[in-house]
Amino acid sequence: MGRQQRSNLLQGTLDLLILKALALGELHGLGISRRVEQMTRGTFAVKPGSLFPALHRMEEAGWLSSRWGESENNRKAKFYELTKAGKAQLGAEKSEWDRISVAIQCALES
Amino acid sequence: MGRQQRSNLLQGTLDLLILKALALGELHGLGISRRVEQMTRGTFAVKPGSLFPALHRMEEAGWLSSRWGESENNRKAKFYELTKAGKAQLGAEKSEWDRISVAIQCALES
DNA sequence: ACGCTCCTATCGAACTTCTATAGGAGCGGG
DNA sequence: CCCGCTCCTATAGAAGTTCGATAGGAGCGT
Repeated sequence: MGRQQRSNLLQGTLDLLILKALALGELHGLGISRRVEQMTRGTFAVKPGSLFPALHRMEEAGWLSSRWGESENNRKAKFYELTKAGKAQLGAEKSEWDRISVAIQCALES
Repeated sequence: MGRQQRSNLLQGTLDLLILKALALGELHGLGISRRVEQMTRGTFAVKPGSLFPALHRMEEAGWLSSRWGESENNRKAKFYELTKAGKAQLGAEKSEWDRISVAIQCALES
């Protein structure tokens, strides 16, 4: 019943935030989720049901590589890291965000 | 085959732009489309296949009211206007945009 | 009469994100 | 030692948005 993405992120923004979260170094899934929340000062919460499909999709696309390891709490965890293509993608999505953000700001001010 | 919204707008932004376009006065469908393109300096093009469903949806929601009239070119056209609820919605979506935009900017700068 | 532009409209495809659900494995308290 | 809690990954199903393609009517100029 109703409302799904409106309550949370702007669609198309998830990839950008994940890429950015990984720009500082590898992280496991929930770690990414936490860092995104941190980076956006609590504005965006990435839920598991959004996160994992996104990670698989992005790995498929060649932007991420993963390895199994152990978390800080001795749990089995999958660590993700940006590939070279992933860094390029981050750059591209940043530019795209700027372009869009500027256009909308401009529209709202007129 | 591929690509649909990625090539154009950020999802969730269409309503905001339409509301803003109508803030200056009533317009018919294609007029809205043109004004959005203008306001965003050509960054966003709202295609008919996106526009009309959106207009119907927003009228259904009570944000818009419509009347049949004649365009500047003597064509039959449906003119849309913001209702009181529509103006309120515009305000809400503006705030929401700011909130989101600030959060992402903040994430990208860190 | 013909084609072009203007204007509205709908359908089906594609994609994203959400809620809900599931389960394994370490860890601490009783 | 067992039970429940947290951590971690994962999938299925639903909902909603936007896009491309397509359609058609009506005015206008040639």
